[in-house]
Amino acid sequence: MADNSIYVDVILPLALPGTFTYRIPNELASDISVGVRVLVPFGKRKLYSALVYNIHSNQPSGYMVKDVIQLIDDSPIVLKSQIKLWGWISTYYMCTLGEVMKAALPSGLKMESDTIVTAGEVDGFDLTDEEVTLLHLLEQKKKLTIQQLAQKSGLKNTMKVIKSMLERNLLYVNEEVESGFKPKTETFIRLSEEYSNEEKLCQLIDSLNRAPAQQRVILAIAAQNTKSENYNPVSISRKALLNKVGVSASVLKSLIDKGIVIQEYEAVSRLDEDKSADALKQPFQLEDFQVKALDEINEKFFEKDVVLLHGVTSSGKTEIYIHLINDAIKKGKQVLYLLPEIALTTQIITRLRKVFGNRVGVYHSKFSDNERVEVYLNMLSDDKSYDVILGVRSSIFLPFRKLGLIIVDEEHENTFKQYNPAPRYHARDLSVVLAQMLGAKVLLGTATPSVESYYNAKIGKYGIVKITERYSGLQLPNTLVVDTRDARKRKKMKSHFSETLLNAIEDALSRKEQVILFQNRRGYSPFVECDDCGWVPHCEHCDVTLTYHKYTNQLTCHYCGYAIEQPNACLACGSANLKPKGFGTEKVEDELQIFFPDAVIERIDLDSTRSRAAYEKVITGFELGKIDILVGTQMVTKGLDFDRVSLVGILNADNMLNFPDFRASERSFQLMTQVSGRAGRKEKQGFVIIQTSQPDNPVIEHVVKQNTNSFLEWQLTERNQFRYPPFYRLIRITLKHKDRNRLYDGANALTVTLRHVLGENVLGPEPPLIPRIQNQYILELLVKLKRDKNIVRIKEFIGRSILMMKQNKETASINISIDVDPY
DNA sequence: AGCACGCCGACT
DNA sequence: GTCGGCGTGCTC
Repeated sequence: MADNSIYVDVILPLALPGTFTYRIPNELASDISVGVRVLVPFGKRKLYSALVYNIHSNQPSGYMVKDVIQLIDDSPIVLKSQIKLWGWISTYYMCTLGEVMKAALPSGLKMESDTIVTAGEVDGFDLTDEEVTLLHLLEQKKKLTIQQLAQKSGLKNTMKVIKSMLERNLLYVNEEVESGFKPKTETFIRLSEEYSNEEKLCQLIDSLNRAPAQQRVILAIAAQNTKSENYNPVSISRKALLNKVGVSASVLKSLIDKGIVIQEYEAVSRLDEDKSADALKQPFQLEDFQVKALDEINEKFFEKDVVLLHGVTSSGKTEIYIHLINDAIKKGKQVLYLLPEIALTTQIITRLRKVFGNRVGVYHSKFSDNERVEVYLNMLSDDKSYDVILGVRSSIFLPFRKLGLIIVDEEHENTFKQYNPAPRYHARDLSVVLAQMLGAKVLLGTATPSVESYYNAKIGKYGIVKITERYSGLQLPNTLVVDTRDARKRKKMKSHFSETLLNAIEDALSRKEQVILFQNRRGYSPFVECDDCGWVPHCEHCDVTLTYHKYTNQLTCHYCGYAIEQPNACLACGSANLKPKGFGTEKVEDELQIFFPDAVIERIDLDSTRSRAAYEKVITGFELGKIDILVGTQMVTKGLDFDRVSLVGILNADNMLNFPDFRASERSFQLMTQVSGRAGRKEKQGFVIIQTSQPDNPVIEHVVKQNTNSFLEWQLTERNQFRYPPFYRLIRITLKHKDRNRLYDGANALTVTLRHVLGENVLGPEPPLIPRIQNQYILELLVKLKRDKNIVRIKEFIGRSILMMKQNKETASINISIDVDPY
């Protein structure tokens, strides 16, 4: 049978392998193109907006092909280059295209079947009973989701009925929901055309003699009009108008009712644009050493696509970026500026906006989804697009049309790596891939290069530019290590503070200087213990001790959120000697207040700054000098520049040094170096105190010496010796199941299968540090592969092996996730 | 991933 | 007798 139909392979936003094929009804065929969304039925009763991946005329066999219901877009919302990147991600990171789609599109562009249905024109149709039922339901309630309709009607085949009704336009899928995106509107007021000449206007004003409030409103609108040359009725924002005239809304209402003024709605941008900053201003003047670095970068870009900029803290890397961005824009190119975290954006947005005005688009997850959709759609349009996108890792998925440069700031940060859910991608690594696809350059900036990037520069894959000088001759801080074990022996420790540290804080405070204290653990204490029987409360659902939070007087699990009230007595023996052990930021803050009762102490961690506002309040307070001591977790290390900090204390370097992970040394070094960089100010050297029980640890020694290169070289030899990246590639396979035995059997079976081909390259299975989370037992397998091995074929093999597990009844229910290049 | 289908235990 | 538990299989 001849078949002239057009078919499309589409990506569904689901974790399902491959694409799905649908037929395009003839009347839609002319408008279809790759990258547009289509509304498709999926399964018995679900509708999805799927993305067209491929168009062809090969009728699939083996199953009944369904029809595309409608096209959602006139033109592609995903560019070919993006789809290519998606494909790369799905093979490299071993995930489905649907998972990539989920990560890549703001959810406003992904419609699911909470889709709202409304009734259309029903006259002149013969309706079946089922159809009448649905329409009746829609009469009672104008809008219903497909799910609600299915429930309320009780029909088995709601989806089918809806589908056939959609085809005859008896029903509509709501426009709003189709895109999920509602443009924000603002109400504008203008004079009716009737009063477009002076004479009529005067008459009107006279006629309102007895309504002075209305008169004033008219005058205010008219005043607006005279400003414009031709007499086009100029609109004024309703809010602004009411404010200006100072009358109530009812006054305006009566004018609207009389038809004198007209109220209109206009879509406005949610993105706060600094309208005054439209013009491109000149970037700041660079200091000599910065100019030199800038020239070097440009030089290196001639031969290399990626350049690593290794500049010590406070060497003014941002200013160099701004110059590079400026150059790229002048060449008509776009720039993507990637940052590890939203927290960092505030300071940098301000800085960029000063130079580039509203040519800067900002994209991060703390934006509402509508705002993200707006940025995304703006980028697709020719006139509203941006020259610079400032964003976190997911901005790598935006539709760039003329990308020239990607800047990855704080390149070493692990927040560039997505952990959960899939795709577990690394935005820094993807930058390099994307740039290669689009012919753009990449600049990786950091004060503490990752071992990987350092290695890539060393073998000549990347260019490297170094800055050793600090801004305005700033000196690097002086670092002192305090041996806590020794100090404790000599009774020189007060609680968790060494005398040395307490004295230094005292000194700094007396000079009105600020202090940052770093403790890499939140809460009050990581566990409580009964002094009499040794009982320690654990989480019900996870194999972890509960962390004591004094502020809430609760014991909390940091993995699943489980919390109980702090018991008054030991739940095992009834003793009242239940004592908090170890210490977190909360306890530091608490005890510090006892030592320094007059100091203003604030804490920055996940608990104290859940909201962005709270975070910013503390940061601003610290900037303004209202806070003397800032206690915090990692959050304090992140790229904030404060002017009055003279002392930085690292309270306990041990727990990060001892973390069982091959990156522990690297991470500790970066953390300590970055936090140390916060110390010091103009013409005064800063001071760093590190408390540790292992002062001889090589990481500590390198931090003290402030020799990043020797640290990295040492790390390279270690990594080589113990077969870790960058010499080996890692693939971590995590298996989870609530039945411990089933999990162990499954994991062993998988290991056997993998060893068959990969032999000793497969490590494990081993339970991770926390072997049970939320009632799920966990086992991990690690595949270590020498860099030159054919990784593509090995990944295919691993993929097949896992698929086999899914097909086997015994192991099918085991949850398996794969992390390529785990962090 | 959902979600329906289907087969077993505790209730009106 | 039914409601609802979650194991199993499928989705173009």
